[in-house]
Amino acid sequence: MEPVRLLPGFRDFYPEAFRLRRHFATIWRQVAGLHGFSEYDGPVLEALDLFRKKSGEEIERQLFAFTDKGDRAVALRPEMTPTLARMVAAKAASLRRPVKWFSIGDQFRYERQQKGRLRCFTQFNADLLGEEGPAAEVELISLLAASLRAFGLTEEDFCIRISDRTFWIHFLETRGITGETARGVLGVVDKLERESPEATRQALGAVVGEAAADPLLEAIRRLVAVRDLGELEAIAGNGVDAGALGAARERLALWAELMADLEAIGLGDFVQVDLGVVRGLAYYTGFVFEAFDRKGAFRALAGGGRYDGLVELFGGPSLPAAGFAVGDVVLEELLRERGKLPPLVEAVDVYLVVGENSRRPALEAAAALRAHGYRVEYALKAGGFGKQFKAAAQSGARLALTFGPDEIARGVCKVKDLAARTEEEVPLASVLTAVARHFQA
RNA sequence: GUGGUAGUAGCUCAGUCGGUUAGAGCACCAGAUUGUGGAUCUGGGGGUCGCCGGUUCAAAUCCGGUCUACCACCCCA
Repeated sequence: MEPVRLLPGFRDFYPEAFRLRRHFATIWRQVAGLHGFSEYDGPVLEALDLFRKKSGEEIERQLFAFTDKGDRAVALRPEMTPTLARMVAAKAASLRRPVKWFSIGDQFRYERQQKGRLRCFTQFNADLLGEEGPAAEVELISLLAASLRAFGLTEEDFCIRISDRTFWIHFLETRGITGETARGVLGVVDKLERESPEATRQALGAVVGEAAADPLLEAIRRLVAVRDLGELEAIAGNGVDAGALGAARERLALWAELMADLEAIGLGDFVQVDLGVVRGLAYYTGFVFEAFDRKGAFRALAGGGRYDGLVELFGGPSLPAAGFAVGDVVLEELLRERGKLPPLVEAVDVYLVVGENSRRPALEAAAALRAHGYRVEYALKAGGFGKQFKAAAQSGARLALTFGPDEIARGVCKVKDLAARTEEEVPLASVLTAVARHFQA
């Protein structure tokens, strides 16, 4: 028989790997709870239209899409936001605001896999809806930082770079660049870090024309080099369109509020103004942010931003919204590289060593101990005591309880502290209290 | 979807001027040890050398294709 292989880009989670998966989920639930977010989930399979609606038809190439037996065009979800937007849109009238929801779930993308990117991965998503001001971003960035710091990552390890699509739009307007051309320019900005200066210049020339390219490129380079608000203000002042200039200045007031709040909650060393972050998504409408490894060796750890139009797009009221997602794949790579993966061991509390004709009393004890919440394991097959003690040691149990013919005949069992290597005899009737005594200490 | 590199045991790998029955370490199982420990020693299971085809008396080894993985591009919600 030919073995059936794992699908490309998918993973098996053997117990050891699953422990890490569970660890991620535990930490994310914990920090989300600390921020007052409620957990939700939606279906893994959705109507294809849900994703087309948001991202356009060209996105289909990256979708696990197919026709089901009822002739419906469906797709595995590539991200959580459309599902969230649909759910919120359907109940928006009755939801208490702000809506603060999070989810932990698998996402699917039909892409060639590579470092940090698989076809099925787990995302922690958090969204805050109903708040139009930067207070939403503050709360979300606070949660994002917490969801990384909880793994032991510090300001030495990661940084959250914050940008602003609205500022970019206004800035380009001051230079008479709007609409499709503006989008094209942002596409060039997005690639600025990765492309050679010549390629960038050429791409920009193709978008805005040769005459405008050089001065614009100069201005863009100054903008993306900005790391604090003062510089931003100075650069924003050099425009020709007075109306756009005013709009850009209004954004700066929101920036000031955002950064001051982040400073106040202790994230000053974790966040950075960086207009080089654009994010590909067309639906982002305001502040956008990405969490990066400080050393720049990995893909983005997380990304998010404001998407004020999306709930309305899904048939709901006009509802301001922002959110972010953290993926498990890059995070695991980073934690592994930094030696921050915790030793995740699964250990029982008590291991029963069972001798000849002693199975029943041992089973009774196991049942009683389990009923009291102790994790109990014992050898399923009778074997030598040496072998059973070896198994007891490997099980990670704190105690080994010996049930042999000698003990049973005398109405006792032996309780051994495996770490201290000390052993005592206790009457069968008081096994529970003897075990309890060891676990109290 | 495009390009580059690679594929030998569960894992890490050795093994090519083409030549007997393909190896080691780790892991797993058993025995030494039928009543007390993660050690040690001995033994064992586990491979159609990714798959298919070609060249050859003979292929893990050379050639072609294919699949998969890794890296990069496209994309990155």
